[in-house]
Amino acid sequence: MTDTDPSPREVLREEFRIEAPHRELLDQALDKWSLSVLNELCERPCRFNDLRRAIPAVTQKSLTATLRRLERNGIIDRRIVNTRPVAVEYRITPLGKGLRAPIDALLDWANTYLPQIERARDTFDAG
Amino acid sequence: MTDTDPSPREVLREEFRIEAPHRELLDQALDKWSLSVLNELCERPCRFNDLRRAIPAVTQKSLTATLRRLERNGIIDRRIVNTRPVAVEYRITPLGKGLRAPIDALLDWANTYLPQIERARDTFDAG
DNA sequence: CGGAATCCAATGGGATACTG
DNA sequence: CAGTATCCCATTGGATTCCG
Repeated sequence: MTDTDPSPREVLREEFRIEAPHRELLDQALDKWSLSVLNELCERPCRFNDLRRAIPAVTQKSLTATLRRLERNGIIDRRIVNTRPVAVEYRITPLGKGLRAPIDALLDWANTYLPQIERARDTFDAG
Repeated sequence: MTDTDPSPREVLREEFRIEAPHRELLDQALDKWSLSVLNELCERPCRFNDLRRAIPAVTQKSLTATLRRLERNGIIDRRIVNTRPVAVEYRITPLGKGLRAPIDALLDWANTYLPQIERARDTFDAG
């Protein structure tokens, strides 16, 4: 794992640094509720109220916005099931599944270092 | 709590539920400008105006806020160099370096699938 | 059930001006 | 150089109500 190897990311950084479209995409894929939604949908398809129950802190409005955004980016799929009353099922797409590994790496990092970070905060706030 | 044996899926869901402290930490570590800042500081230590030049779109106010937040979490380090006029150098900490791999994985994902995602957006916006 | 519409408060963030 | 301080506007997001 050397830094001398010109990975695609190196090229990306030199040419664009983090370019606006990439930043915008990550903003939408990683925003406040997206991680929780993706986490649920990686487990199983969910209906709207399944997600509300799984993520109690989210409001209906924010959840709707999050789902629309993820759907628009092709990260999740929305399908209407013709039962009565109508059911709507959300599921992760293959494209969205590719996000799982990076997201899990982030969650692992957060989980591992949270205690250390909380100590850093205490130190900072004291000084 | 459950009448039946918890399925592996349910256990998994409990494990991976994103809790508030983790979500807050990721909010702070991955917010609008943090990725760009970390990207720069992974390359080399930077002074305040180095970062402004490297990230032209950021305002001074937002950059200051981003740097304070990262410093408070122990992800970057701020040191005052006693020259005249005073210089301030920011650098990544060992803790912050641990974020590089997950972030790079995200950037690689964004870089790889951005074209596909833009097509998904066009399709969504057309329909 | 799965939203849309509306109102409103809080926040974020840009622009500008000033400072040790 | 490395910020602070202020003003102000746009967006975010919570709460509520209504609908097919």
